[in-house]
Amino acid sequence: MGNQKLYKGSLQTIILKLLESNDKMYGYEITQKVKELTKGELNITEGALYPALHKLEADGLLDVEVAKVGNRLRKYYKLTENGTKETANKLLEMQEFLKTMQHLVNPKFSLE
Amino acid sequence: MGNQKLYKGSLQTIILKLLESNDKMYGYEITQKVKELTKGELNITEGALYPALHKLEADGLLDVEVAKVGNRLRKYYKLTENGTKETANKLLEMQEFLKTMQHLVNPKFSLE
DNA sequence: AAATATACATAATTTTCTTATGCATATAAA
DNA sequence: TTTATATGCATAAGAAAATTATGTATATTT
Repeated sequence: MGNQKLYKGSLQTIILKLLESNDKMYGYEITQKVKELTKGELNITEGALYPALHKLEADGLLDVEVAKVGNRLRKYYKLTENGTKETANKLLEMQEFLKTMQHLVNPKFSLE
Repeated sequence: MGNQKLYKGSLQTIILKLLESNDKMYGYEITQKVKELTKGELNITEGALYPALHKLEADGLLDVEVAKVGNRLRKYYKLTENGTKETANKLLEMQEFLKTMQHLVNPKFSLE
């Protein structure tokens, strides 16, 4: 997890991508899914996740739906129509970025 | 340049990689080289670059050598021995990170 | 002559995290 | 059975790392 700080700026995109694939998720579920998918490489902290979810909701990209499971509450988030569009944009941006960085740091290239 | 904010956290690694490939560079040169290598995708701002160079120097990863060219000064930076080691580490971390993110956002995978 | 490029630097602000803390219920382990 | 861990939300204080705005000065191009 030494590269934890590299993911700065990509949290929103990660959340949106997960919701695009899963339709409907709650916060805790997202943290676990990311941990699982990245084999522990990325750990979304709650202090980052919840404010991010609130912001995405405030920006109109996510809708919330509160559910009660047993005696505990869950907040299910899903993409709005606008959120779906933005997700596509952000995923394209992310792939551009990854390609660019890949090129920059690829050991095959010496950057003269 | 919509993805400009995604590169947060990777500036140090970019600088180190460039210096690994080029032995010796000055600040302005680095900004131009990055712009060129990324076809304008990444623009290192001075407000980010110079503090970063100073920090890398303070941390013992870079050595400085001031040169006077015409009537203007340049500060040439190069990797120290320790800097070379750290560069290798950071490049590995970066590649791990890129692989992880690639996997997370790759459109071929639906993340159930 | 004026605009742009080269070359450094720092301060104020913003963005985006981490770390710490708090509350509460459910389940597993000792 | 009580204690630790897991589930589930949230926010506040602080740190890290950028952006934006300035400032200074020389060199080159228009």
